[in-house]
Amino acid sequence: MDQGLTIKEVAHITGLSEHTLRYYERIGLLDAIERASNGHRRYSERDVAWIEFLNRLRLTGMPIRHMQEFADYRRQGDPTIRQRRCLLEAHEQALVQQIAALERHLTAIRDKIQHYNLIFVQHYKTMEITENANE
Amino acid sequence: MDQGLTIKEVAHITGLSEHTLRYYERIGLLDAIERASNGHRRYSERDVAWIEFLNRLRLTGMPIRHMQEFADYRRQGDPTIRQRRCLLEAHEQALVQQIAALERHLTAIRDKIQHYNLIFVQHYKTMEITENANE
DNA sequence: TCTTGACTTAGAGTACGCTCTAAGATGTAC
DNA sequence: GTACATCTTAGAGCGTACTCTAAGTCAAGA
Repeated sequence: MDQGLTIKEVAHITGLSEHTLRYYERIGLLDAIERASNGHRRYSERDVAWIEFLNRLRLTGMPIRHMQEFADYRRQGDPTIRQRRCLLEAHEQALVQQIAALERHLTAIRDKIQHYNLIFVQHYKTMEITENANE
Repeated sequence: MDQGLTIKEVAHITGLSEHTLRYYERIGLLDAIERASNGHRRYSERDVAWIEFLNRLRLTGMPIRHMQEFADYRRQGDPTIRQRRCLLEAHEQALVQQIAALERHLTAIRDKIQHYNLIFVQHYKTMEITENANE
């Protein structure tokens, strides 16, 4: 009917729930989505690409209010490309920091696992000795 | 007074708020902290090391309920080392996945920035042409 | 003695990002 | 025509992790 993707299809493609897609539209992350003659939403490929980009920003920890700011600039078109690039570069830097921090934590967690391995081996040896003593 | 670190000191060292330190104790992430004669908390070095470890788990996305499970095992002592190692190994794997996902997103975001750079250059060229035409 | 400040408690409140509900409209299958 | 699915809306509710409040205790300093 009419053309474009249904909310169900877009939910499936993007991994967001239908609830979330409506919510994102309501809070201005998405421009008003086109409607079929019965009032149902019909998403374009461009909408889907934008939703996937938004999702990327969310999954990398950008708060909704920053995404709203970004979406506002996007609505204003070409003259705001500089601002959008600037926001995105700041987010890129934050992401680089975030990954670096996670890698430090990963190293520390691996050290802890290694520590447990050592304790476990010691524990095992102690049990062997105990078993031998019991013979 | 007495010995050990005050809650203020530990908040400063760990970067958690005093509220959060009390909260973590209340929900069983921390064993009952020792008290000075006036009832004020006095944290040991061991407490601080454990708090820093908990913080690492939080900062890498572990939900509180998993941390509680981990803390419960810890309270039970040596016999649960195997379980703790197992939990930690699962978290290590999750973290590796998480970092990999973030790196994919980072690449995509950089592509988008590059895309903006191209548009910007085109925009600039167009303006030059317009200026020349105006001469 | 009075004030100040650091702490204590139980429990209420908040921010965030969804997630769900209820009531209603529309289109398809039998 | 009637059952059913799929969608619509406004607005309420929820889970997580804090974060704050109010009332009170205690000890040191002027």
